[in-house]
Amino acid sequence: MKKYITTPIYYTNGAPHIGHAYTTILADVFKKFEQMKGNDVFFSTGTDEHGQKNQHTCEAAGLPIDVFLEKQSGLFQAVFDRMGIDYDYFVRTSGEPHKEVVRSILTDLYDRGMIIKKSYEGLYCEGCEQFKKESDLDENGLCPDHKKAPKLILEENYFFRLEPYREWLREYIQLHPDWIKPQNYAKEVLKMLEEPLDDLCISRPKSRVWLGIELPFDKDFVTYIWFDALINYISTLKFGSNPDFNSYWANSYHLLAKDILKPHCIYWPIMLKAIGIEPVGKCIVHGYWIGEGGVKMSKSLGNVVDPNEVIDMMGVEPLRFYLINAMSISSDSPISISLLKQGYKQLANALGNLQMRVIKMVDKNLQGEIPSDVSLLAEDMEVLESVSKSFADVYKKDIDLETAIELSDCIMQACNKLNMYFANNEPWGLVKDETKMERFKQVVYTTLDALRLIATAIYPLMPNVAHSILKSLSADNEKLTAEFNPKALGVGKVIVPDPLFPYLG
RNA sequence: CGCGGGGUAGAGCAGUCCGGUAGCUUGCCAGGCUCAUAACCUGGAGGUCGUGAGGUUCAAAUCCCACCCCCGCAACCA
Repeated sequence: MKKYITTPIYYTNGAPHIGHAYTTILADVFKKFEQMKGNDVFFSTGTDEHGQKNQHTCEAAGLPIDVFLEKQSGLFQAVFDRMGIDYDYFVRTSGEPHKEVVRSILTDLYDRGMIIKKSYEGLYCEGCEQFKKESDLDENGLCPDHKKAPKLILEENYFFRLEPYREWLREYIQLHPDWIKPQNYAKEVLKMLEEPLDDLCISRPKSRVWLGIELPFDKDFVTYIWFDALINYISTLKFGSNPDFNSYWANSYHLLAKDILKPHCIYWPIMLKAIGIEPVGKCIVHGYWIGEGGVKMSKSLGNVVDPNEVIDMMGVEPLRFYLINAMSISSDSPISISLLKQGYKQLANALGNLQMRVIKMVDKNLQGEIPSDVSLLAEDMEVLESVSKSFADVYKKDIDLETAIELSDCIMQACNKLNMYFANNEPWGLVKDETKMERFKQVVYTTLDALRLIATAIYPLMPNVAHSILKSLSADNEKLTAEFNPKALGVGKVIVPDPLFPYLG
């Protein structure tokens, strides 16, 4: 089956932060998860390179626009590459293939009378370069940021009407309870849809914003950034010319943070409907990463977690694991260096140490030979079967925040279970008694085989760790799949590995 | 009274829909073990479950009511 996974395209005005890293890692985890189930996954990410803020930052930097955008977009590509993100396509909205699709959609909607020109009157603050609502102003009617009175100006613009589709969208959401996940966000969108929707202004006069896609039917305007950016999801799939478009789109997943719920769950489905495409398969919404103690991350507080610094300290994969495991489904989640270290230590102790203790034991006492032809006791089989089953159950689920968290949880549980099993059976005692060698081999085999299952299950979260463990078990020769069969470890020799998670100090 | 989410041991969370001895990870203390990465196993201390000498109930973290605090959305700023 074909599947399509997208991240939002990131605004190039700033540098990549932990939130960008999270959404993109989540998408990468989902891709690998689906690939293990045998699905053909197309994963896209990219950068959003238009709009007023980019324009300003570029002007302040004194760079030619293409140089500026290349540089900013490169920051995102660099960190994603460093994190080993296996994206299939990196879209840049400044690229011609994307612009062409946007223009053809605009032309089509305009020709069909769905885009209309009208005048807009509002209070405009020249400092903010934005229209203000009365409620945005302070008690004296001044802009709170610039302490200046906004001007009443009249401006012509192009608008796309949302209201005719409001009822349809409400019904769609009610009929598809899994369309927006977690469901509390669906509830929030339904609330937004209780009131009539204003027309969406989809143009900006070039006198204010020049960095954008020129309207094909009026050269004095560029396209509003959201109208442009959302279309990346279909321009990436080469809408209009790709014969596989429908099969990817039918199983598509948009990942997004909660701040961009409205564009993705109101503007976008309505735009799609108007274009003649069914809504995206599923929207997976997540919260924010905040500082420890629930305070917002800020440079002045010194609690900003920079993905590059974390990677320097502990490597990519512990960061991946932490981000997946620690994000709460229904609320924002804290992150800090000390919390990350805590997560790292858990991996080192429960998983890294488990691998090392059993492998060194086999290396020393069995000349590294993995025991073959062992007939396990019922209690051994129970361990392997319960671990297999917990993994198989998770892999049956559709991708979701819950699924990702559950996967990471059940891996930790399996590690804990194995450490306990190992300790209870005291193989270091068995090996000293000739008459107990058979039992020794059973215990060791069970632990090694469980480790193989854990390594397989952990692949989407920590691909290199998965391969390292399998390699140490001489089991790295097959393609990883979501099949978890107990007692399937082949013959061979173990290889004593370097520690997966060295002591951090 | 705009909308949504959250407030449970020092920290991070689960439990709340379907009321019934308050759980998990981490940190701290003690013991054990010794195969292993300052690891592993066992036990312990630590909580008036935001507030209300509120309501319902034999019984409330969980259901109802009121209030307080934090976060996000309330826009032509992603």
